[in-house]
Amino acid sequence: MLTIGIDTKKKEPIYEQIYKYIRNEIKNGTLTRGTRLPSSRKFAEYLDVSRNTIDLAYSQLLSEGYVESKPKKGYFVADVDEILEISDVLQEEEETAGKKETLPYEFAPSGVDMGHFPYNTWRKLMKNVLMDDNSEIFQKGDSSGDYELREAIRIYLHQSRGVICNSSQIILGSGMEYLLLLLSQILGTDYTVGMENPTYLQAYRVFTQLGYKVLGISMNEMGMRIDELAKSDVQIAYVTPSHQYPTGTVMPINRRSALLKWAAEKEHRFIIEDDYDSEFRYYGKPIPALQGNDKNGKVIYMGTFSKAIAPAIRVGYMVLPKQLLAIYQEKLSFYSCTVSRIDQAILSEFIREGHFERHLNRMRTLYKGKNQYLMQQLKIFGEDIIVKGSSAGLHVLVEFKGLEDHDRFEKSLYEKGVKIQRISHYYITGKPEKECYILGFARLGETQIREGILIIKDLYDKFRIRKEE
Amino acid sequence: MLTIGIDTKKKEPIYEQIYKYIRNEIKNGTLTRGTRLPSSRKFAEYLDVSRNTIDLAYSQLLSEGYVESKPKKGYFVADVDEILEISDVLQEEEETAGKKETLPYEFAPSGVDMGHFPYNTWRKLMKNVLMDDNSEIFQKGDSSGDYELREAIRIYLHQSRGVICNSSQIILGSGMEYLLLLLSQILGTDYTVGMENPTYLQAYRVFTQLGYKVLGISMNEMGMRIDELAKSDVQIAYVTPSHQYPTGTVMPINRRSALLKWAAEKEHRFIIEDDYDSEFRYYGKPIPALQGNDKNGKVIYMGTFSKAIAPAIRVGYMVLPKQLLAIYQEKLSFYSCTVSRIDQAILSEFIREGHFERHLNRMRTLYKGKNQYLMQQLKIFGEDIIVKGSSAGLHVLVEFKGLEDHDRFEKSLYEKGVKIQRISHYYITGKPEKECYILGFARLGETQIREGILIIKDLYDKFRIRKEE
DNA sequence: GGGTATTTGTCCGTATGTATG
DNA sequence: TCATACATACGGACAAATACC
Repeated sequence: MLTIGIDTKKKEPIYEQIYKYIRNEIKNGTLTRGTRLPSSRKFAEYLDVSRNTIDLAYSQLLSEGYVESKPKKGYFVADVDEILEISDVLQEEEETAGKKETLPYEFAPSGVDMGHFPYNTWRKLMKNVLMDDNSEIFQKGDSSGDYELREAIRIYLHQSRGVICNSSQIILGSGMEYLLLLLSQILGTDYTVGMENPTYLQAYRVFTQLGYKVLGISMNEMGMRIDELAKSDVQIAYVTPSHQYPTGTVMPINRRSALLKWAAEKEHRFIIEDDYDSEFRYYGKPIPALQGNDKNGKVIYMGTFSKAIAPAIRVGYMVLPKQLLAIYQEKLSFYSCTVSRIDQAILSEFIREGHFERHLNRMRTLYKGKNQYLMQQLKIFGEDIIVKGSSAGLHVLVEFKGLEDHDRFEKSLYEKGVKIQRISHYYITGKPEKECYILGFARLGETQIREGILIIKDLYDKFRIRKEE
Repeated sequence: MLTIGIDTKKKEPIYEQIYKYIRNEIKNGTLTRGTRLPSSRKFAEYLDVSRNTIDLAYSQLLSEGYVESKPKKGYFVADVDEILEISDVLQEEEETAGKKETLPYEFAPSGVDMGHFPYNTWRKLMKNVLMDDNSEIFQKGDSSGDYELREAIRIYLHQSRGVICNSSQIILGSGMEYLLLLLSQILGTDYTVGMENPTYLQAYRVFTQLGYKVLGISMNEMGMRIDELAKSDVQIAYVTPSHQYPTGTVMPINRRSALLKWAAEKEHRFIIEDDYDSEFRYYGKPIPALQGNDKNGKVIYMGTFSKAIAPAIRVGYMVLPKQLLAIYQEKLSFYSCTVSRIDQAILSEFIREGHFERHLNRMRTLYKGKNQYLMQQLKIFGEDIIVKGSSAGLHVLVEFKGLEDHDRFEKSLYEKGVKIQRISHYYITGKPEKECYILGFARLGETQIREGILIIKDLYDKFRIRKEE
């Protein structure tokens, strides 16, 4: 008889304990293939539990393939080589997959703080979605997304971003990459795309992958240089005017006008406005989207809930000018919307019931606090650094004075557990005049920020001194 | 087993619904005296509710005298003659008028029966996913999909479809359209695609939209004609060998070998195997996927959970041959996975815990019943029709003899509330020798099937007679 | 070798505790 | 507090396999 200590007092169910015990015995080879398990009666009597408790444990083992049942004869340990192999492979691959080991101090510009995700609200809404009288949502939905959600987004974009459109112009899709794919089907790929340099590389990769010619357009403190744009043969300008990625530059009104004017000059010119983190602005008045000033149907506005809610949600949207919408409807409306309708329904309620706004405010306060704390900590550098773009977004830009060997500096930081990205990696062509470091703070707590900055300071001093020697 | 659609979403308690349903069945004589009710366990599992819920319903029936309990044996329908006289409450269920535009008798080949979706299980898994304190799933995930889900799919595909691959070859995406988009990025669009004629038009639209040259290849009773394929300059063959859409043809083994051989002959030939509804096969042994016999890395296997679980889920997968996987990893792995990670986590658990298999079995039984009922009802046509493709899938093909003006027939049907699609609409080029009608039955109840068929019969007689006059 | 008692998997109804709203 | 639903655990009934006389 197997020796097993069961604990009725524990919250873990008895059958679960039995199941796990036997499973382990099988896994580690104590119980070999073909061995007969004790009969449910004997075992039940021995353990002084009900037979059905044993039954439950046995049937779980059965359904997972650890044992086989021969009716009226007994339960026998199955050939578990396959199962074992699978879990072995699983472990191995997990090791390799988990190779993107997270360092203790990741100042990554991507990523958001999920500690404050409204799990309970989300769960409640989920439940409602599944309970409500709408099994209809389990059928196929609208090609560009559910009307309710598009309408909710329209209202939100209108009120908080000044975007002017009607809900039919909004196309939902699972992520910006997919939306760009769709857009490429609308526009065709026979264009040259102009991107701010440096820029959001993910978008750059998509464009080049899709076969676009991509040109990096220089930036100054007002954003993309329109004169350079006008001289080039670029027809599509991809910009992030609200908060340029990664520099944090905000495009002022006259530059915006110039950009819109540029687009209006020729028929096949368009502007893709990626409003990727417009939600988080801490000082000064919010800057409306470019799209709101576009009178000529030239701006394709794109946004996402990845930063504001969670990357896992994977809901993005784009607002098409009517001219392009017509093409979409004619040529592409047979594509089904890629966003799960359950998520759409939840998100729709989330916005409509005001949770989104509350959540945004909460997160804005939270991030503002982190931002301020980071700025506070950075003061230990005194005059040795220049900080840029700290009034918005989830990262700041830092230029360390008197630093030359950036590669070694970055590597040393990495070895100390600090991961920082450099702005030069975001350049399509050329290099920055001054190397800058991108300090994302969204996922970090105050302790991490403080300790991380101290490590950076420490190394910075070493590297700087070494240079001066 | 009793067929009963329960509505977790209605405010009416589940046990009340069960109670009323059985009471009605007893009253109207469907359940006769002495009939044994399903055991609480079986019934609970079938309906995906707790046994106690069934118990509540049963004990209410018991206390009102509709059934008798024989301890340790079961519940049996009582002699209810007296009761019927007393409580003859002819209560009609609330007639919530249909709000949708849909016709009463939609024999649509798309769509699935959502009445038996395991809402409770799904909700429970959702809850776990959101509770499990693994806020990790709210961060950005693997480009081709979460490992756990891909591994679960791998095991499922291996066991039930004979697909041979490892989980890294599986790419998840939100829907077949998106996956074809991705695939086009891997292969390039400089190919000619050969499709079965008639075929799945959605795929056809995607291919043409993406710029592929598409050629319709004739079919015979064994599927796509390989001789015609070989003569053409087609390089990519899109096929549905398990259950051709829409004809229902199953590709036999020698035709499969010929197809694989065709692909192996030249380097840039590939086969896209769309296994869109392989889950539902009612007679004969299941047919393994083509992919399992492919020794040369030529088959791209595609599948989806839209039919087996719900279209709203929007999770599809494709299995890439290693050669193409390398290209994907090199060129496209920067694309984020388009499937919500929450859905991925839920689905992963759903499969791993065996719910998927149970659900499939339940749905197969359900659809088989509907299929049989439809076939039964079609007997009123006697020799006037030929039915094809009724051993699998969610639709059957019907050829009405002696019918000529199909347009007017279809229109008349529509006016009577019956919507049927014709096979000629699925042709890329040319027309069928004999027009056939596609009768999808997934979403219809028995009453709808019966009444719909009667309307069709009625109109058929009219149209036929008119012709003979 | 054939009948019989025992063992065994399987199925059954029942009872109690708990989470949720 | 109460209704609802689910999780866990209990012991009896049955038929097939098995052991034993």
